[in-house]
Amino acid sequence: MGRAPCCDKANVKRGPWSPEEDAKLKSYIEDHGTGGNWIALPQKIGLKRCGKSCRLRWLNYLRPNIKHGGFSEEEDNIICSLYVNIGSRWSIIAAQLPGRTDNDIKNYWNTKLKKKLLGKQRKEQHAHARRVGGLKQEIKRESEDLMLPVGVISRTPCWPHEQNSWPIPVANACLQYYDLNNKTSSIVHIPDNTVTATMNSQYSSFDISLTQDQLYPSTGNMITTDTCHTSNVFQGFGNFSSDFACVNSQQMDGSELVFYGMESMEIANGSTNTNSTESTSWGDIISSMVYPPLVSHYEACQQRIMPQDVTFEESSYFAMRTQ
DNA sequence: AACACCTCCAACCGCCTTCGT
DNA sequence: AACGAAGGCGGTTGGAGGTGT
Repeated sequence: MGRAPCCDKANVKRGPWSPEEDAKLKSYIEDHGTGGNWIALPQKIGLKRCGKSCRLRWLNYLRPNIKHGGFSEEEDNIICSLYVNIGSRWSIIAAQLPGRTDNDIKNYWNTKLKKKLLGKQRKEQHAHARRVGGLKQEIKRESEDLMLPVGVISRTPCWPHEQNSWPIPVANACLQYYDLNNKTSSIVHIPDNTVTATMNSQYSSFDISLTQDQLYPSTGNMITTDTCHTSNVFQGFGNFSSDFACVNSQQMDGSELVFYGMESMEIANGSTNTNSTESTSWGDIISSMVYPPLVSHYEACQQRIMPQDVTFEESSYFAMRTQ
């Protein structure tokens, strides 16, 4: 049994709002405010509507300074970046875009932006596949002898992929801490190749192990021991090579810790600054974030965590949100 | 012209959280 | 502390309008 309905459904009007209803609601709220009680509001105005319906109509359509449609490129980027980082928390995303409602952004994402992004992503993936070719096989062969760095504290014994895993140094790694209450974030850059991703060929997954120093820097950063993840191991999906990887981790206090990084090409060709690490500015990193790596072994992922009806294309977004 | 299919978005639903008593 | 009411939120739906055949 669910909870009782908030109003008598037999006696309330449903469906699209008429201009008369809009005018009544708008004029009343502009004159008297909501009175802090949406449920009682329709009775006061003489509307045969559910209080929740009035609230929604006001918030999404009638209140002043609402913008509809015509999302700019900048707004697209903000939405994409936030979606990659915090998922479908539309109210938080909407709070970053003045005049936009969570409903509008949600609809825009579901109908247009997601498709636009997937189109771009496929293009990038195609170009990348041509560029890199068989490099990944070479990386795997040459890196099998590498040791995990000293200071790795623990591993999360989640997935049985020890049989098919190998460690890869990570470049351009950084941790971003989101304080969702204060809407602030801070970034800590981690020196190249001091962190290693343990790749799993079978499931296209990876673990990132971090030392205490990396996770809790003594630089006056916002990350503190009581807000951080209990484990020092982050886990994610995707082909790391040359793409950008990102792993979210929900914290105990509701804030989030996000790891970003690229696979370093150092082990493949012996130099320290090559094609995979050429983008080093945070602006580049942020723009990379909106093109998350595709999950190449979809079936394996689906078996473990995917909803049964998710499509191959959607799986990349799902993977980004999995922690 | 008629029909099928697709896209978009306003509105609804129900769960979870917050607030007041 | 416990409870119920209301608010807030994200997922989903239904229908209007557009497009293709």
